[in-house]
Amino acid sequence: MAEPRFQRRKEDRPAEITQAALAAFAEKGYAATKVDEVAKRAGVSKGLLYLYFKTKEDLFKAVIRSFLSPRIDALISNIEETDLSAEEFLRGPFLAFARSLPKSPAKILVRLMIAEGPKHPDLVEWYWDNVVSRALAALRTLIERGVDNGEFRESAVNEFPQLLVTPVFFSMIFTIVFKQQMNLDTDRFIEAHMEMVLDSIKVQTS
Amino acid sequence: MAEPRFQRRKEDRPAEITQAALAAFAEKGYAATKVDEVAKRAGVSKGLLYLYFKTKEDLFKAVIRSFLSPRIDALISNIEETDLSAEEFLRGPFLAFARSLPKSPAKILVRLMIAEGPKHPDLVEWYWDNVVSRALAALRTLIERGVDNGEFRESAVNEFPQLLVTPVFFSMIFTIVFKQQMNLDTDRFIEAHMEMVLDSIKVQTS
DNA sequence: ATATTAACTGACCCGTGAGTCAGTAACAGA
DNA sequence: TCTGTTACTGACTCACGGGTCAGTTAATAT
Repeated sequence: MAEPRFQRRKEDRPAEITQAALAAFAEKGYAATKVDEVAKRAGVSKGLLYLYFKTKEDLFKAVIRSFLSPRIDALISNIEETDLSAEEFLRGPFLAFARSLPKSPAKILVRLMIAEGPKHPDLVEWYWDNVVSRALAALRTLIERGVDNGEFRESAVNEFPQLLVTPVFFSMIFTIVFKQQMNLDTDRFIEAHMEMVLDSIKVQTS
Repeated sequence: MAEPRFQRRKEDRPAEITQAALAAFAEKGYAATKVDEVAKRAGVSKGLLYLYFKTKEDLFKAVIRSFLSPRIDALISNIEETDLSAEEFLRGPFLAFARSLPKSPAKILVRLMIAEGPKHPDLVEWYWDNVVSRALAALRTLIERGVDNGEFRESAVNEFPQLLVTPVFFSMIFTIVFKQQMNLDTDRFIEAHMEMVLDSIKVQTS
């Protein structure tokens, strides 16, 4: 009858559980997701889950960290190592990344951070240090490179690189909340915004 | 003696409870707020609260509706009745309104809608019909008036009036989540964005 | 084969908080 | 002052879900 009831796979469990949790949180939000449900999705008992994660909150933090770290690293090293001009980078890889976000699971994390952040100050701090401030710094570097090259003029975007990403957040939020109602073409929306920004910061060469 | 233990004030109770609930939700979010706590803040027993609101969810919906309706009406009639030019209106009343939002309790509602919206589809629908789509329509009218006046050229903003408000949402969200870390000057941020938009849609008159 | 280890299970415990309801007291009318 | 109505109270119930732990089974060592 063999067919062992379970296998021992110490190495893979955390990642499997973390992934199952992301899917569950995405559907129901944090508070409404039962630990039992996460365990079931991961094909594991509740008891085992508690062997790898001390509490439900602990699991929540692990989910966010495991998902974000690799992606943000990729974007930043992309900016640092590119040999494209600033404008080419913005129109190319950056725009592609920006347009992909509202369609990716990343938007789930944004929702979770907004909804649950205030209850987890240490997670917010980590998120700020490891994601937001690094991303902002990289963007600022990119803009400054453009200014040094003579592509861009000095502008508010130097001080507020956030101006580059506002429509991305807007799209993510409205896609989450108004899935049913809204039919915003996020690709063209984000493109139009980029056009506007470049229009306003490019040095005229007519 | 005398000093009656309570007064009967059927008329005022709903509004008082609704207000107490908004304050409580603002601090802890919906799920973490106990009905008992809301009742206490309103100076009322839990039983009475359940006389006016059938369930906690019912209370939640009432909170959102009661807060938003008056404000959105004010903004829209403002746009419809102004005799300022489009640019003057954008630089004046609209900018003032936009800058005030990240500092007002309105941002709490944004957080609540993002966090709880997916669980309350009928509320989202109401919100879309009574707030979002009306506001977008009003903005579109304003921009079109500018085009008809010869102030603005046709542009992506005609199709996407959302481009006018992206930094407002961005500011609200980042203020909520990164209260501690971030020190973004939201006023100047929103102003800079407005400058950029006007720059890009104004007909040159040099 | 047998013993040992530790990954894993799932029934159970127990605090919590939404919702109820039998009773109480404020106010109105006579 | 008495009586009826109903706004209001707060102790109670009960479902729910986070967290535990005694026992089980797969894998490994001897």
